[in-house]
Amino acid sequence: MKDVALHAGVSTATVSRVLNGHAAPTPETRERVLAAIDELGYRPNALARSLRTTSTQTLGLVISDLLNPFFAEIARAVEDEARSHGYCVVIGNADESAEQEATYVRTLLDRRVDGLLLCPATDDPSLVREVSAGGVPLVLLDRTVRGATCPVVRADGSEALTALARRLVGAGHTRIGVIAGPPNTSTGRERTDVLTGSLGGLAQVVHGDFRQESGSQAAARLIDDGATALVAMDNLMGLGALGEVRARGLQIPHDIALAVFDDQPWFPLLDPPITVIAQPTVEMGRAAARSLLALINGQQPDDIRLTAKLVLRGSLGEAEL
Amino acid sequence: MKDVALHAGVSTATVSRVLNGHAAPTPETRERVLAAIDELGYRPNALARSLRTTSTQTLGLVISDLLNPFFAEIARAVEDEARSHGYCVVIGNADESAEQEATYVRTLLDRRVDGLLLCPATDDPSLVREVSAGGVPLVLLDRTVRGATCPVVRADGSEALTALARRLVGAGHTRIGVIAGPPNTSTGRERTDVLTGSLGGLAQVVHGDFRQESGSQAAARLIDDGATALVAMDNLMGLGALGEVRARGLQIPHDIALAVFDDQPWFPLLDPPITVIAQPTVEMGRAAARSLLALINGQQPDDIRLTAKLVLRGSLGEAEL
DNA sequence: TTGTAAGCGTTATCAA
DNA sequence: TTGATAACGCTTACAA
Repeated sequence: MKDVALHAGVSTATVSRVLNGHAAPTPETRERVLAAIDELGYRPNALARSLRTTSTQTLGLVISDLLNPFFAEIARAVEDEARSHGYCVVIGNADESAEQEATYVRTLLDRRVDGLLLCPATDDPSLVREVSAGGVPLVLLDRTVRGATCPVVRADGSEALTALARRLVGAGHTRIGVIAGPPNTSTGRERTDVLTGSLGGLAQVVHGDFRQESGSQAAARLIDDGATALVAMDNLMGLGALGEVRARGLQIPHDIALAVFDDQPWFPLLDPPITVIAQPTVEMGRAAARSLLALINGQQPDDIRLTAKLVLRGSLGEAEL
Repeated sequence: MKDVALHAGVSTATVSRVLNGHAAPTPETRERVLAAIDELGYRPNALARSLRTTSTQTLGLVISDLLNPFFAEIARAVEDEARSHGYCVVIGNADESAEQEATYVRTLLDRRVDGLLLCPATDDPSLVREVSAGGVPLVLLDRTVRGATCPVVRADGSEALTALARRLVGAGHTRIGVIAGPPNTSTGRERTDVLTGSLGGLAQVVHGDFRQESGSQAAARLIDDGATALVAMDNLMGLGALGEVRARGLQIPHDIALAVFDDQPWFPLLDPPITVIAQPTVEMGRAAARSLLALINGQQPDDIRLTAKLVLRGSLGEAEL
């Protein structure tokens, strides 16, 4: 910057003003400064600027699992929305580990992100409290924590789940295996509660950890126990369940029915195509980013609940007629 | 930091020394400082530290498309490797757009990442030159650019592709549709060249853009032109091709054979399972991160070529026997 | 072992 | 309109 100033025959203050689009500088000096910048290939140091202004124009996003396409899509939506407001997003991948999540959150805070978007690994509120205590704007995404006091953006799958339950019961299933998420996550608990609630005594629940392998194992146990229908509470566990079903040579829907929470582009391509509960991922990501930006700007955004939709395809058998 | 110093009855220099694990401070003063830090909930400002030390302990990663599971997996591997060396990764998603790619690269450089990992959207070397001119350590990942002078980490699919070609020819296919990547990407060109080369005059090539939609369109054209086998040069285009095949009610492999570059967890679950050329994504990501770290440490890492492997499944028909 | 003080590259206040 | 200059929060000679 000093070099630029020297080159243009002005002070660094003037260079700064040109850079920040202040009204002050003469068109003529602005021209000279711009020329010098160009000639020297000067690029401002964002670190120094942020140190001075206490604003990084950066949002932190800590997601549960980058390899889960659901979160990848969310991440992309957040990024799009943020960019359209001049913000950049730093993504941290917690890998469904509370410990790694905490590490990332602290790293991001240390780098002074202007706000934080968090998909909490567990419903333990301590990390959220820590962030709030630091006064950093925070929005929870997809999952919430116990007694959360910050805005939450998530999907509501209750209607879709009860509709799904109706279908399954209507189709005559009496042993319905539920591959649930971890009970210490809000989505894991809520989805399962709603489904088992509307299923009455017909549900059998096995908890997984939102990953493929746990889906296979849960499916194996449930099939062994005589389940004639499987509902996986997230797409990765659904993938695992599907693998187990295939490995046993069972036919969907003849031998066993299957439905999965979260849609994926390849679900319609299976034979039969898989019935899913689709979440509005893109809208969730965008809404969360907007809420966070509002919070940063001193507003108090409300919680947002978008509705997930039941998409009936062939994997339920006659129920989908 | 001043507060901590005051609280502990020392100077900020001492606080800094404790923070950075210097040998100097007495166990006793160290204790006092640590206590003060704890009590005040102090966290050092990474921005200020970086400004002073000119090191951010951060790697930039600009990938072509976050929604492509291939890149998501790479991103995760990079992150894992980086973290194990005390580095943090900032991910930028170029969305297969050269413009957005450039924007991200510059943003990351402005934030003074210690090094940059780039999966270039095109083989235009200008952006790479710009980075190199800035003296920032740079490693290219998955794809290269024309006349690249920096280390490149990628997969070599030649053997797998020629083996695939042999299978297809051996199975009697005479019109083989190749759904190629963009000709202005190194992977797009090279893979296609190898395959068409070993296919002789039997290949028909349609270029896509590494996305699902383009895969469907390319497949449609190739099928209309009488192709009896389809090879998609990336998993997203493969997904699109599969959709088109299904939409037309064609049976794999009876009516048409299919092979895809990049494996995905759900490919084995299709009926028939899809034959793929699998890239060692995790190793690519880790190797790239290691190369970059080496470069940052003043070494001169070599280019790395890992080999992609042909995984025969049912989608080729009798060829896989 | 500890403290003082300069400096990292910016921006913002205040005079000129 | 422009230029000195202090300050942002940290690290690091250099002195003590």
